[in-house]
Amino acid sequence: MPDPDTASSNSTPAGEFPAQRGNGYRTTWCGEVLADRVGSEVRLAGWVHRRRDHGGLIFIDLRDRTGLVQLVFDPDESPAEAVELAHKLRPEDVVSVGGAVVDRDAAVLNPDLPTGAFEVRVATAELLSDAQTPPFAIESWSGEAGEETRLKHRYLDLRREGMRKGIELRSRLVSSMRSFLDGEGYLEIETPVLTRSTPEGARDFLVPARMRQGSFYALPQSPQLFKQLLMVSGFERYYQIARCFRDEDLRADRQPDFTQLDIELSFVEIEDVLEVNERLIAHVLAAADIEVPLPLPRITYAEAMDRYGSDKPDTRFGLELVDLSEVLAETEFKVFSGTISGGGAVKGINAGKRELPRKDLDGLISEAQELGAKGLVWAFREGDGWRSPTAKFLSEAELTGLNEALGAEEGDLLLLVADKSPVANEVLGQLRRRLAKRWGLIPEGSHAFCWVVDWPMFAYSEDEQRWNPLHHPFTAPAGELDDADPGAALTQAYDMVWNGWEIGGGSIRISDPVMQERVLGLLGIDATEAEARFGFLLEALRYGAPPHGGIAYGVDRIAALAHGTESIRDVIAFPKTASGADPLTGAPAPVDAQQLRELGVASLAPPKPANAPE
RNA sequence: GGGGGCGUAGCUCAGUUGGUUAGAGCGCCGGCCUGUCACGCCGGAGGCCGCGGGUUCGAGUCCCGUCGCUCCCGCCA
Repeated sequence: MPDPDTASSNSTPAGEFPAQRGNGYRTTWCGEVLADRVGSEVRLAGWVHRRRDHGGLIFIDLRDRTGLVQLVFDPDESPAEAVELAHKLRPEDVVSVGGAVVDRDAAVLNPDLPTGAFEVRVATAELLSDAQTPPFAIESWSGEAGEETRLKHRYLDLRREGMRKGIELRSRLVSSMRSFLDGEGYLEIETPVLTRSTPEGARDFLVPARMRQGSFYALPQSPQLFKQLLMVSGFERYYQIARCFRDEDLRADRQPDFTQLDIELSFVEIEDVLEVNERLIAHVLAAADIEVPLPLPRITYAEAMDRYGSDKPDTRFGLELVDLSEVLAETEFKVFSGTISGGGAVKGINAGKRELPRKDLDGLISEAQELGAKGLVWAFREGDGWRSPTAKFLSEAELTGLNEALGAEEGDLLLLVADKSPVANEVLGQLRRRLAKRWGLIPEGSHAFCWVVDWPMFAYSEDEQRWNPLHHPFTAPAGELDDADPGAALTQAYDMVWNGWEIGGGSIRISDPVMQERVLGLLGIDATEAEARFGFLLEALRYGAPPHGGIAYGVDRIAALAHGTESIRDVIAFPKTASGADPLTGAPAPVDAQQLRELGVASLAPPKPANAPE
């Protein structure tokens, strides 16, 4: 048996709702109108979902959070006022009705509704709130309203079953996060929302400080430094469902404010952190009826890039990348041999048995080029060789070797990219994901989890001509750190990946102040700057810091994946559009000049209204 | 910042090589209808074709600009 708090499934049985004290509005939830109520008098309250007016007999589906139930207004039994009201009721009107629960005749059962074998014969009805016609149908069976319309009237959008289920699921997930961590002795501790800019790498949202003009608070990109300080404080095990902020461009899986499950623990090695987090995610996803087989597979960063062309590999399907450089090292074909001798690689994927017209193959080439490749070689295995424009440049032995390396069988489509390794990986990795989706290679309802481990400590930025941390600069190195060769350094960092989404990431932190300063130095942050920006952390580390580490999960992403949607906006009650606006409230919006003066930012030119004449 | 897609009735969309009065489904309004459950039938209203400019005898359609939505890259755990 699952834990009590995870036992509820996606179709929340109405019986699990706490009984509301019977009052003048309601004695019973709509979803509770089941066999055990037959013969009893109930009072229900909710929204008119649909009305079927037969002139005499009127049926109304009444909706509350627990579901739908059919009301019957029968001129032969119901009082005339009630029938008259029923004639006038329209979708989304709010009503309270009283009546008797009865079995439906066998001929008119509705198998699509949990309450479909029963109905309420209405004796009294009261209109509590008259609804305007909604701008879009709450139940949309033909097409869905555009996202901006939905967001502008989000309170209506949230009445829709899919949205309600998503929000309910999210609540259950968060609840089971808390119950698991509470049970493991973690303390939920809040950290400031008005704080100082922390060096996560993203742009900060800033808040002008009225009492110290010219200075600014920053909204946290994560509670990273605070949770490390809490470890220094000796709380040992901390978590927080934390709202975080990043002023960067949005995506389907990114919002400017988002929710993180933030965890940190002390006196732990990397294995301790991975172990507890595996149990955590399995416990949490049980609330969504998703089974997580443990232990989670682990894949190194290098292997993920090599085999999947991604640091967040989707392991639900094959199409793995194969390094063909060895087979082709001696080839006469300059495009391949030149790339290999220049330090690059030729990589390929076996896309499986597939007939594609020339037009589609050309399309794949353009796609690869848009992704940054110089070109794409396509081929179909035919006999011992290839049917491909490139076949004539390759020897029989090379073709045989390629077919073997790619495991190609008769008719299989092979796609090859020759480029610098990172480019070849990136392009094929992207292609791999797109093709899997396009061709339906991902089994419906399948889930794949893994850890990505052994992350490099730094990535060299050609643009900035310097080393940047791949995680954040408080990530502990694995083993010795060679200052002369930062590129070789690995870290004790880990990402949890679910179906190709990064849902969590963390690390063992640097708890030694000397090591912390060294790492900052490698990042080009000298002692003075380090002291200025996060001297408080360095100082704290000098007062006896326990070895510690932790993780942060994207709660929105977990909820979206568990709900089976591709956009986190579907599991956020009031999200923002791709341009960071909220069509409901109109945020962001101009403020009074007076407010700006008080904050000491009055010199900011008032924004020109949209569509203002030049 | 860059690229792709989109913007026509309240909603979802169609609208031919530029050509008369811009259509459909749903919704809405009115009428009829006593076992429906996406009830059914009859009738009706409803349009700044995102906005601005241009080409043309004529623009929903072509061109330029602009705004917004969306997906992706850059950026970002």
